[in-house]
Amino acid sequence: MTDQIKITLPDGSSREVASGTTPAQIAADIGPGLAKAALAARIDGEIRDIMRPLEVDTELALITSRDEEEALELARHDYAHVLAEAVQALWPGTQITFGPSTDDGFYYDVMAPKGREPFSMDDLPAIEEKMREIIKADKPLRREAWSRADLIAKWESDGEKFKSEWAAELPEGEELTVYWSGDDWMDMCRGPHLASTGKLDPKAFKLMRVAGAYWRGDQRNEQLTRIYGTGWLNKKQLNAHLHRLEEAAKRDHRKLGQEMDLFHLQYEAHGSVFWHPQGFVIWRELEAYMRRAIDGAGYQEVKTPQIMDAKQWEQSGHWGKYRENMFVVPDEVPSVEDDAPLVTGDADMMAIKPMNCPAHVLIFKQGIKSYRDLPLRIYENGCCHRNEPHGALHGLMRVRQFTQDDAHIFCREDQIVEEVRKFCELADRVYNDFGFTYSVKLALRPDERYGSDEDWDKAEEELRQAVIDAGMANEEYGWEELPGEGAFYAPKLEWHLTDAIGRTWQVGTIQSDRVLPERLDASYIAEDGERHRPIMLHRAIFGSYERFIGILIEHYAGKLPLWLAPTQAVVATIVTDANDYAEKVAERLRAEGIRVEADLRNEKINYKVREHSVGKIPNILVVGMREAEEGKVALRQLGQKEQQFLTLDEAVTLLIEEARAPDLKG
RNA sequence: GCUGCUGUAGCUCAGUGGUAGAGCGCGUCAUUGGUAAUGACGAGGUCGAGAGUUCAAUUCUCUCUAGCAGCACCA
Repeated sequence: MTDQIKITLPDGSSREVASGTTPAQIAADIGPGLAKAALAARIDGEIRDIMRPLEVDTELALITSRDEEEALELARHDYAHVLAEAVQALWPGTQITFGPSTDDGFYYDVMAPKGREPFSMDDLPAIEEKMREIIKADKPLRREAWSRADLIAKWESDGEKFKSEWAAELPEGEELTVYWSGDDWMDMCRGPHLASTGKLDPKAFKLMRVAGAYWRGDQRNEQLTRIYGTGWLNKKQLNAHLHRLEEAAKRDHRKLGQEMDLFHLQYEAHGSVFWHPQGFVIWRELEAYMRRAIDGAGYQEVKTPQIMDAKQWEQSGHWGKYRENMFVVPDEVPSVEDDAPLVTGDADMMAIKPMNCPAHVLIFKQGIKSYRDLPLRIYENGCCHRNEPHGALHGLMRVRQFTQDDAHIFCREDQIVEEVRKFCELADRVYNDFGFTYSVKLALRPDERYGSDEDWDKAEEELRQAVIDAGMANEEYGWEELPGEGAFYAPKLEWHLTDAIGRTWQVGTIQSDRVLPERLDASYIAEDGERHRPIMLHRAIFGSYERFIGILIEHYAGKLPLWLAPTQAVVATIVTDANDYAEKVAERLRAEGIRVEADLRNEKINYKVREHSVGKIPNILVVGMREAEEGKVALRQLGQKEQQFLTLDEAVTLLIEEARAPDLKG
């Protein structure tokens, strides 16, 4: 044990210490300030406890609160443990399971003791108080290695069935570690942890909410109570975060949708959107934009039936794998008798389309297609209905009726990578036009699927290759592969955007599908004169108009770019004598294609300016007698206090230029 | 679908075992005012739906339904 080891520090210096020395001792050796500030150690790139002895030559970097990312991660993980300890201290018999850190804090999944209700919001203050006690007690967090058998025995004797189940599944022979908090509480954990609970700031966390969560993420398992907290290094950070959440709530598209009179939802059609005139303006602009985009990219637009015979859905495979999400319609005249059953029960069934793909294959199959026709790109603003689980519905983001900017590209095998690459570039252009940054993910084969493993291998590799070709398979584009997340018929590339409070939503997608052309027997005649199967690429960029508009509203906090703003300008009068001139100004702008309203109400100009500013009207053109006499307008743009005095012609030119869609700008 | 919470005027929200209130908005009247709220008066509610307890339920209990957060599922 007297072996000397060599420790290399980040500044390049090195020192010889006895094997078994801890990073904490080295920190103390360097200086008392560092000893106090050091939270953990980076050992050859891996974060470790500061009290864990060093055994071999290593590169060592000490982590302090200045290494914010690492420090937050450590602190949040510790908060989670303290949370679990607090809950068990307050309610003995509570079973503990897992408690990781999250993007802004931590959570822990627990099972309330038998005979007790699941924990609720009302329990949070008491838990927070207990957590503060544990933090203030400054209990040392001590790492200890256990044998698997001992640990299972320990969990079983403690009645921790979730923990023992998990321990039993960890690989045989792997060293299992536990962390003691003082001498009276422990949890199985890989670590690392801070040296003691006192390293946490008792004022830098807050328990936020409770929710149900399934054991091991599987809805067939028991449901646990998940207690969420947000955790930071100090109170200032916590307050800043809470403030951010308040700000984010103001951007919520459901709230803004109501305030701006864009749309509404009501229970008679729950999960389907009632678009109001103002909101539908945005939709129409998006539709026009997308038509320009696909016209330029060699697509052809179609429109297909809303309802098709169940036999068609059986053949496509949807009936087998997707039926629980479909709205089914009996193909029968309903009974008009008051007391007779509405339908007979042996009616033939039809279904409202949950997807557009089969219909597009049916269009492809009309006539004989040659290899010269490929790639054939068929686009539809396709209105789909899916009977989603009720708990999944969320404003515009997740609805039961939605319209996809859906297209299917029928192509040859050797055209796939190129088509997917072109799509990546088209999608990139579109998201950039809207000011979004996105992340690209590859969702790989799910457990339940159609098609052979060889086809899945090929399909996954093609998508991967296309993204590499497009130069997007890297961190800048949030590139990531997601095992098991693909559709039942194909792997998916997914484009994710982020909403106001940091949740991400999939919008765009492209999927290379060999299954559906096979099932629906689509073919083309190749150069060899034989029939061949085309590959089918399913793709969307907005994903759905509904979701895309929801994200747009949140992204811009309602202050949409001028070309999307439902009302682009209001002409507001100061005195009624200026009404005629105001009408003339509005008339002129309207004739130039600007969406403008005249506000001639008998209200003070202060009142009108306030109301239209609150209503996020991008341009207010104030006109009084002075403007009327000089043929001018006083233009006040949203977010600016200054006004510009312009001639009507100047104002028209300015607004037309600013209202141009990004793809139409020079 | 699961767990927890919530549902009172168009909106935001108070409140009560004896059938309700504020602010904003809306309407009428007065006011013609230079860039974020002019004043007065007035109209609006089966207190989410159904059942139960009670002399009496918007209030307590249960069921349903919708919304919110999360889980699970997904564009």
